[in-house]
Amino acid sequence: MALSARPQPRQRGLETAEKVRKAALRLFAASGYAAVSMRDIATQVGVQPGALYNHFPTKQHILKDLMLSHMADLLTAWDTADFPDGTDPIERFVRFHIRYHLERADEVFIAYMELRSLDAENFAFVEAERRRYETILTEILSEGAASGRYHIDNAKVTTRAIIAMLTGIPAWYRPGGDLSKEEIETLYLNMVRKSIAAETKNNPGNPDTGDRMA
Amino acid sequence: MALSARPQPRQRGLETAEKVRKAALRLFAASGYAAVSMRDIATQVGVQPGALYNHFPTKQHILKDLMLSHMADLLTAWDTADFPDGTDPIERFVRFHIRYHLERADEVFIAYMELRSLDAENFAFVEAERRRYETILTEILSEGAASGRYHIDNAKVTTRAIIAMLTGIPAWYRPGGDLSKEEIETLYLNMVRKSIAAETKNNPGNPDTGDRMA
DNA sequence: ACCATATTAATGAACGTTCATTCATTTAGC
DNA sequence: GCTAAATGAATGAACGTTCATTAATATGGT
Repeated sequence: MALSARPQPRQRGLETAEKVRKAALRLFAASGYAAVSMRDIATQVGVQPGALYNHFPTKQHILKDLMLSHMADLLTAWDTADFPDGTDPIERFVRFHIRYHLERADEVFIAYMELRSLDAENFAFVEAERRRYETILTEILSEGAASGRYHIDNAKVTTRAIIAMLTGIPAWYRPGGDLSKEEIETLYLNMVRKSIAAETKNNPGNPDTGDRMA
Repeated sequence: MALSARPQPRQRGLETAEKVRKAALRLFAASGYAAVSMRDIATQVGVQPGALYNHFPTKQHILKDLMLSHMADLLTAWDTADFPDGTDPIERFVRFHIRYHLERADEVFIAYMELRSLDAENFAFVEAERRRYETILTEILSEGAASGRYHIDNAKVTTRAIIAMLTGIPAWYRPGGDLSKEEIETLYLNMVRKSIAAETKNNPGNPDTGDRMA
């Protein structure tokens, strides 16, 4: 069988496939996967509904494309993030996480909210990627605890607590609001640092307070 | 206009309206409002779709009912929560929040995820209720900071950070998992206490670390 | 440089299905 | 027999997807 030359994409302006991704991203983030129709997406792209199927075989494939590329981007961005020498690992992680999640708010929102709209195979894959990301922080915490710089009762739980705290920021942050991104980073970094601090005058040794609710 | 006697509901077993609420709650939490059909709800209730309209005028009204009663329940539960004398306010809030959110995971999940599925009026109402709830914690933090027991840079941001941290628990907690609810409460209470502690040996005075990302 | 051809993408109409909702009628308790 | 609730069938609209056709582009031969 002879090899046939691959024809180039037409590439006038933004490719339609990319427009579809952008439109779907915005619409899914605003209204949710199930509430967005292929007609809605087509309208945003400026094309008839049938044309979408030249680029994605189903609506589900659009969602899968957005979520898988988001997870890959997140992990790649961490691997290639550049910080000044001497920046400690916690600061790196906190600043990176906040910046990435504020810059890619729609992607992050969809990756969290639409997990249940993914079919089983892709769901499992995205969850595994998320665990890889969480493990980055867990290892930072574990190493800091082993060296005595931090006091951490449970590195996995602390990981989830910190990530949940940071991931909540895009839900209320608005550009032009009271706080700049830099101020937010500083506030959260301080809270995170304190929450894992080796010792606290108010809380020497983290006494187990037990369960005293009536 | 004469007052007519209110006929009693038939009350054989669970009322249908209550069954509808329970079924919708479970289905909305599992699949999302937009992905659940009135037929799905009717099937769960064990009734024909048309029968639902004897109890709720539209699908949107079912969601509104669930969300408004959840917010009312949350605030009432806080007002009537009973703790031993001497339990400090932070401990009260952290334990209350965790317990309520683990016991009513579906309601909490829907109240967060389906805000965007509410029409404008009900959206505004739920948001206002949410702010009322957040204010409870903000005032605890502000008073503690004013008295010197806590060091807090920004009470509103700290409120959101703590609530996001705690609200993340139901996303991973599973009964019978590694940690009991009591252990989880203790872990999170310790982290919260440290994060608002007046002083930390590692972090004297919360130095502003500035912005040093490349 | 040019035409013929192969290839890609868009159209516009249609497919069958499912949606929320309505309603005349039947059923069952007071 | 009155009243509230359930049925079962129907409504029109919207859904994801398909497809024959048309338009537009790049490639290969000359």
